[in-house]
Formats: sequence, structure tokens, C-alpha cells
Amino acid sequence: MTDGPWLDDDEQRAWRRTAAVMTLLPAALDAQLQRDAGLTQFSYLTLAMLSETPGRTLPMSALAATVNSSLSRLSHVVARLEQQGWVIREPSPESGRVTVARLTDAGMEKVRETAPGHAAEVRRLIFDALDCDGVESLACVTAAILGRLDPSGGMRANPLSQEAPRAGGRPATG
Amino acid sequence: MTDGPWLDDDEQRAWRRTAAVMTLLPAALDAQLQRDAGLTQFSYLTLAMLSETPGRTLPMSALAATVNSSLSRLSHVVARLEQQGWVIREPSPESGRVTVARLTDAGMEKVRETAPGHAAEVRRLIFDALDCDGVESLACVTAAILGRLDPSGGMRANPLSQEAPRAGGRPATG
DNA sequence: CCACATTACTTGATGCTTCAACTCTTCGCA
DNA sequence: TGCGAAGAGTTGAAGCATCAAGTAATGTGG
Repeated sequence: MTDGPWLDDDEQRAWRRTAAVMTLLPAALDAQLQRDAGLTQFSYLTLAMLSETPGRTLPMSALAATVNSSLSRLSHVVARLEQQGWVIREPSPESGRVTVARLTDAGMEKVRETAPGHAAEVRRLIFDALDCDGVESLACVTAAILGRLDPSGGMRANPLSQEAPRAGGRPATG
Repeated sequence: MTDGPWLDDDEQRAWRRTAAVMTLLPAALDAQLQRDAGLTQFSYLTLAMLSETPGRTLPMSALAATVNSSLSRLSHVVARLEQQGWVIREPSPESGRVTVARLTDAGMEKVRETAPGHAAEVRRLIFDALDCDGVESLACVTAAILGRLDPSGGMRANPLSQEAPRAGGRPATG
């Protein structure tokens, strides 16, 4: 059943649906964020991850790992966010080759404005379509695939093991 | 439990993993196709869908629906595929405003060359990480989400209902 | 203590995607 | 029949992602 390169019928069906979701879901979420906040999913995630970090500050490479991106991509995006006044970059006092990105007050405000609408859309498109078992299945399936995509776990916003409870305050749902 | 815009902890965890998969999985599949065949996932899918159509021919708008894309995106991509000699466009004899895309023999050969490696990568990254229940969960979860993303079902490579058995020959795993 | 590799990050070019605007054809209907 | 609306597709510009190459700082072996 799992011995060749080919997929059996069940797998084929599951894969095509997965491919369709991979196409349509990011597009739908981007559309909501673009319309309501003028942000891409990626730039929102970048702001959201900073907003949840104590001190609202992270080195570029740590931030890149958190949002699953290359440093190059992040650098371009942070440059745009910086122009909007939502983030500033400054050299780290601790190491001369590190640049830290800091979320400004305006950036924090932007996240606060944007988070509820985005969370509602995630809920509408994903969780409202699933019952409780579905949530577990989704977590389980994605965890398994994530293990294949990034075995080292270095580049991954969230570990596969249980997470520590988040510190007080609502997370930004990035 | 599902009464506000916010996500509870289980949902938050499930969503962040989903987001990570949505980021990393297309990138991984694109990387394999780019390396081994010089194709994007989308251009491969376009060729693959044509290869499974009787006559290897589809109107642009039907093809767009099949690969879940806008007509504009498809038009640009088919223009590139046409330059490579894998597809040709011709006016439909049936209606003056329809253009049909036809997979050439070279295009068919390209699909045949490319399909096994791509299928193997899909298997490696997804199905080898899942047991049989996982395949069902994946199909079920993605079907539910797909229902939200595209309730009309117009733009969707595969219906949510059972599929008819495919005609003879291996599908191209697009 | 000096060369060399490595780490951290930026930049510019290239290519793909999206968006808006456009053409051309067909349909509806008076 | 003829005019407006809707459908099918293309095109060009703008934005975002990726890739390769670059700079600058910091470790590391001799």
C-alpha cells in the first residue's frame, strides 16, 4: 500500500483536496487581511509574532525562524513594515552582526486592530467547518507533516511537543 | 467554545501548525519540481490536468477551474508553457470566444518524466508520515475546509462527493 | 595575531502572481 | 436587427518572493 512512488486512490483523493486547500486557503486569508488591513498574511504574522515576544523585539534570524521564512524574505518585508512605521530595526547591543526588529507602538496598535477580524476569518474558514474531533485530527495531521517538512524543528513557529501555556493576554492569532 | 472571534488553545495550536504546513509544504514541493523538472507546482499541475483529459484539450476557463486559478494567472502560465513547446493554444471551433489549450506530445512526455518524482515527494512528505487513519483524517479535514473555501464547488479540481474511478492508466498525480 | 571560514544580514535582479483595463464574441431582448 | 450586458481571454504594470551575490562582524586554527 505504501511501496511505490504512486499514490493509491484514497491517497490521490486526499492529496488533491490538500492541494486545493493549499491553494485556496492562503488566498482567502490574504484577501481578508488585504481588504481589512492592507497586510499580507506573512507581514501580519511577522507583526503578530513580535507582539507576543517580551520586549516586542527579536533578532532578524530568530524572527525568520519564528515565521518560517528565509532571512532574505524577512529582510524585504521588514523593510516595508519599517517604512509604514510599524517596526524599527536597530543594531543589537549584544553582537555587532545582529540586527533586532522592534514592534513600535503604532505596530502594536495595528496588530490589535487587525487580530480580531483575522481570527474570525480563521475560525470561519477552518474551525466552524470542523467538529471537536476535527480540531484534533487537524492538529495531528499537520503535526505529522510538519515533522517531515522540518525534522530538525529549527524553523518552525511552534514545537510539536506540548506548548507551554502562553503568558497573560490574548495571543494575536498569527 | 465557538462563540467569539478568538481561538481557544487547541484551535490556536492546530491553526499555527496548519499555517506552518501551508508555508513549508508548497515550498518543499516547488523545490523538488524546480530542481528536477524546472517547473512550478502550478505549471506542473496545469500540464498534469491536461494529460488526464480525453483529447488532452480543455478550454482555458475549464482548465482554470480545474487548477483552482484565475484566468489571468492561467493565461500567463500557459503562455510560458507554450513557449516551451509543451502546450499550444488554438481557437475553439465551437465558439469564437473560447480558446482551448492542448497538451503537445512533448508536454505529455514532460509529464511522464516528472510525475514519478513528484508523486514520490508527495508520498514522502505527506503519506509516509501518516498511518491509514491519517489518510482518512486528512481527506476529511481538507474536504470540510474546502467546503468553506468554495461552497459552490465551481472552482475545485475534485468534487467532495465520491469521484468516479479514473480511466485506465496512471493519473499524473497533479 | 592573522588568515579563513562562518554567521548575520542586505541588496538587486529575475520571475511569478495579482489587479485593472482592454478586446472580442455571444446572448438577451425589445 | 440592433444595442447593451455578460462571458472568455489577453495584456501590462505593480507587488511580492526567491535567488545569487555582496558586506560586515565574529569566531577558529595555526
